[in-house]
Amino acid sequence: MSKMPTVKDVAEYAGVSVGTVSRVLSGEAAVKPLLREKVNDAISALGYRPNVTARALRTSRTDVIGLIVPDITNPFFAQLAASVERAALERAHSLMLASSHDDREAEQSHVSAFLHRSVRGIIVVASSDGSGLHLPASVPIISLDRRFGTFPLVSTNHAQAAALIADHLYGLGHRRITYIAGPADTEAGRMRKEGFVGRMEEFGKTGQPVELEIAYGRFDYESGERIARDLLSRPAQDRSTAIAAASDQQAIGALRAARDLKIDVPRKLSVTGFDDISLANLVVPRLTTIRQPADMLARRAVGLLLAEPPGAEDEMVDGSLIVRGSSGPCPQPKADIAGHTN
Amino acid sequence: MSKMPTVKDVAEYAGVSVGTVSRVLSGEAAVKPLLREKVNDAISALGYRPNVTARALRTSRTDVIGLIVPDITNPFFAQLAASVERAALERAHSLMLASSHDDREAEQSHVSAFLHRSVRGIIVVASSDGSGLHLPASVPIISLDRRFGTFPLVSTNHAQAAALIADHLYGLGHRRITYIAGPADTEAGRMRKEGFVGRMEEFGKTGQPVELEIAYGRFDYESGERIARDLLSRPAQDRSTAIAAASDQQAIGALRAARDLKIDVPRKLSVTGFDDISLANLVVPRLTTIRQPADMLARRAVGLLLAEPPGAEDEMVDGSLIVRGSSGPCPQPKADIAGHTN
DNA sequence: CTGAAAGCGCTTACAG
DNA sequence: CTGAAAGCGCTTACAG
Repeated sequence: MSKMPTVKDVAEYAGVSVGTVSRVLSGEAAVKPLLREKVNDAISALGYRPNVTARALRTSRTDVIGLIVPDITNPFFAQLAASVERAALERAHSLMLASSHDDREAEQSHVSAFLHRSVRGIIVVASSDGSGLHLPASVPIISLDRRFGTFPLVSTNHAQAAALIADHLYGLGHRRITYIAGPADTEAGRMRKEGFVGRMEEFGKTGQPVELEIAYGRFDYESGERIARDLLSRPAQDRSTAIAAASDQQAIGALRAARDLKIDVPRKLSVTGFDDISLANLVVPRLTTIRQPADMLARRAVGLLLAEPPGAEDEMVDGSLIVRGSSGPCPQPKADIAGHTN
Repeated sequence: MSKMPTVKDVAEYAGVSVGTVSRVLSGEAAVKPLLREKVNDAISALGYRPNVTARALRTSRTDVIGLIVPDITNPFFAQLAASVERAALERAHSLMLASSHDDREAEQSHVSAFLHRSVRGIIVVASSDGSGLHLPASVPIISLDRRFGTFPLVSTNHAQAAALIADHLYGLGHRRITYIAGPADTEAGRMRKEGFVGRMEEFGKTGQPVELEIAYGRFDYESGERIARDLLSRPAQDRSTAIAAASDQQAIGALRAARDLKIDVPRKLSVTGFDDISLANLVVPRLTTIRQPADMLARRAVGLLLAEPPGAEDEMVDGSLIVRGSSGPCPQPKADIAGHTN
């Protein structure tokens, strides 16, 4: 490691100029087969690997992709980060990671830090809508999952996916439903809510009306638990028979509240989530939810970033409904009376 | 961004040489106050920021810390990564992240990729013991949580912490205990087991003997669930009254198995974990576990890495016992008969 | 204490 | 198609 061979060493060994070495390295320029071979022999004989820093200084371009997430500790973002790393690796790029902690200033400063080390491009899962609005982007920037400024967004089709949940709950007979929304200042939060509410309104017109209650929270466990606890403290006849949450974490919080209040899920209450984090399949009961195809999202984001010219169009990927044990038929009024009350 | 000012611009603006600019930048060399002030004025007037790439090329040293974890999707590693990022940021360094997926080759290749981009240092949470043995380290390497090769390790005192769990369960009256161990090819797995078993053997000598059953698995949910399911399928009188797991994930898997088999935790069975991932406080019942001080571990690892000369000694941090609802007094034989059997 | 100059390892017009 | 040379933006002996 202490004395790495350089282009100069390779050139000498191969008996050519450094320019020629560089040309075979790039693969672009035309080089006579004989020389190319000599150079390649020299490269493997010497175990030469190009110095990325020198290359970066010269071209002001690196093979590093910067990723900013609100919080790597959030299981969905962790999954997204893992997928982005894999996708980057597939395309011979490395990953630089930063957390914004849902703070716009931190987010901004991470972006400029990345810009400043001339990363190849930046993928950001925005902390909130307004963030990143006026950025002089010297490298491509792609929004992932949550829109960052006006940069192209790769995300699940939140509205379509949320409508899948609406269909599912309606199909099970639920007519009184609480929707736990995500923050209204995130596009994901709004789109999921609109998709869900919109579909329910359609049902109201074409089928049986649905009584919808909407509560707003953050995407985390605590919000879900708190909101569900409020709701479930009411007598059974005064509350919804289903809770649709905007995130798995909220839904898991709701599950916990139900458990604490001894309300049987799914027999007295259905609960659904959104994301399909790995935990969703481990809670009791296992959570009905929407699977977001993290690998595909990541691959597309990296694809847009690396494309020439970089992609400028949004890309939507469909989510899919995963039915598990936390959702079931709407409880019958009779059963309600027979069942234990609280 | 397109035209960043350089040392040359600053030098011209301040009426000094680039060497002088560089000297005030470094802060090390002595520069006359007057010139220093002129340079600083020029820097702020121009909004100059040094080009990290050029600096790296010249000094073959960057302000990037490379972190390799087995799997960022594992909540404990995510927590560790978040803490390392924070600690790095505190010391004005950035984080490059790579996942080994518990594969030694991938781990190795990430290390050399990092070495190759002359990171400031590398922190690795090893995939397994043997990994990283013979590395010509041109930059400091620190093992975090799990030993990588022979590099200095910063970790929780696994043995001490595991003994805390042993004390706790013994104190609750349990005399028949199953220990779910982590992989024997990880130091963490072995140390935790030894700490636990060692303490139990002490009890055997000084107090009442403990009947100990040991099962080996990986650190994940599935291992815990599978092993617990096997154990709990036996009639109550033929099985342990407590399960101590080597990780929270295993413990949560065990909780799920108990739930499926309708075995009441903690009244019929106590379950304990290790790590205190955020989920530990959300499962039902909440998990008794060992808290690993991720922030402190991270800060120390970064500290060793950045020290001059880099730290060469292992550092141990004590874990602490967090008692929650998943552990309770050993069930009395009478209660066993009265309770529901399976 | 300061300036002029070399050099880190590449890439890329510029000639030929 | 290939070589010689300039230059990316810094830092650091080397003189003075």
